[in-house]
Amino acid sequence: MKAQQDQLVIYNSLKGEKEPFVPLVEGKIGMYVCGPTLYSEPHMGNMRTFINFDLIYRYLIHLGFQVKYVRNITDAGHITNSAGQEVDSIGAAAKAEQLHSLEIVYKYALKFQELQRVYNMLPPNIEPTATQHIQEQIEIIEQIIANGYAYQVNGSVYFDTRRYMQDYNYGILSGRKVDELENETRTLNAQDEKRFFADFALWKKANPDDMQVWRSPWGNGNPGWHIECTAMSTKYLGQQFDIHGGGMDLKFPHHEDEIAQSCGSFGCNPARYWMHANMLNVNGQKMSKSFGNYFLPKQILDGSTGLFEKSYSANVVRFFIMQAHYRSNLDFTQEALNASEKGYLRLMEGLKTLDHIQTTATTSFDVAALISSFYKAMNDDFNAPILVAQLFEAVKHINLINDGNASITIADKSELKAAMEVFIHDVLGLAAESNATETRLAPVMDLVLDLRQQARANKDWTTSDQIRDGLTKAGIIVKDAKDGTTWN
RNA sequence: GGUCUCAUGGCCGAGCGGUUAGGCACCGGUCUGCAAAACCGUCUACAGCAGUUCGAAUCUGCUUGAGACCUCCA
Repeated sequence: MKAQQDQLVIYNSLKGEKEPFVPLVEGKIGMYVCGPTLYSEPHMGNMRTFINFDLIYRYLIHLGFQVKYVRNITDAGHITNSAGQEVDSIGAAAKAEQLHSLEIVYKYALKFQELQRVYNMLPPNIEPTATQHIQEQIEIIEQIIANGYAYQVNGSVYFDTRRYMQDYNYGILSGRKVDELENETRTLNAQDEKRFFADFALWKKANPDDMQVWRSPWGNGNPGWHIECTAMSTKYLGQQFDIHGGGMDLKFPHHEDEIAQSCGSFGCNPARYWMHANMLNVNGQKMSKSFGNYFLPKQILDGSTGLFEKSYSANVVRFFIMQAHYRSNLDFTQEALNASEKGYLRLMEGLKTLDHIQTTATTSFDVAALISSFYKAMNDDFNAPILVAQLFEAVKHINLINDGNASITIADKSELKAAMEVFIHDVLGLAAESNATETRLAPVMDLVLDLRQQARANKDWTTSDQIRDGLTKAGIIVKDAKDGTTWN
């Protein structure tokens, strides 16, 4: 697998181009991905990012890397709203639901865990929370102050962007120029404590009505939004690690500020490769809480989104996501979902058919080249859509063999089967769907279809069609094939 | 307003200078008692205008349109 490792190319947002992936320590990877803020249930757009990084994680593991995957849970922190005020979104949700902040976080953490299970996502190795790392955050803030890149005002601490810019490039990730930003930024709030508009809070003095407050050298307060990621990534992956990921919308200011904090405290950019997953769109616009055009991952499973006529399984949704590259926008539409549902079923059927096909002395197509195309696709910045296309290429060959129009040797068959299973199940994370009802129904259906087969043998079409129509009404579709009858 | 990204066949979506992406739909066929399903085949697009090149969806410029970020968001 070493050879395949060496060919991996990743698009690095930091440079705006693809580059060969070389880990800091051979064979090992440290990866940090910004997780959800648990003040509400993650919506489908949030899930797309996590599913994409799950794909990346899975492929890195498959390549044989020893990956340490850290994804945080934000359960504290003050962010800046449009009015320039620091706001505690979790606290606000707690008040609205008349619960304690920790109840809110726990409630949604459980839901998030359930979603990860349903969408077949591998759990990260560590899932740290901000509230459990207050001390680490304080220590980094102290370091930044000691290095001269932060100042305290009235119980709060702010990052000194102007001072930082004398030594480092603020905007290295997002490409923003601070002097340009200044012109377009709304006028500073009169009572703002910041010295400069681009400064951001590292620590924020407590408000009288805050539910959660922590002690610090600067008095009681809350950590700023960005500092938790710096603290936790440093603690578990070190001052510099391989991959830092997150949604495109976190690029600025969140990730830019993380870089500033790391440089300001340790003197280096925390990650060598920055990866950003693109947004999920609904009707051409980013799915977003503030736009209100979002639906929940569970709604698509039970058909209650209000946008689509029917429900879709988690595997179908996952497959749908895999058919678009992680750096592209993806439009959620009914037609596209239906297409994915059929495609997913076709792929899974193909894999099943592979088990039954007859082998011969020769193979009529290049199996090794096909398998190598799977790797080639994923090695090119995790191009899952190409991988899927190549898997369909394999399905086509399988069906041709099944119809007697192509051939495969026993050795090639077992190689192809192994490769397809690895890429479909382990890399793409698609599971074969089976449900308990089907298992219970199977003996009954065998009996019914047996009776129908007898009627058909006797050319008793009335009875055989009566059975078929009756089953159709019950939602069971009978499929007659030359080698027997199946149903679903 | 600033910065950036993108515009691909009916729909979703790859593509990074020369070859069929792929899936779905449509249409044709095979199979079938009929039907459905399944399978096979077909459909050959690249916003517009100009340029670079032997050759451009792919590079450059302009035009038009869309989106993201600049404020919380994955």
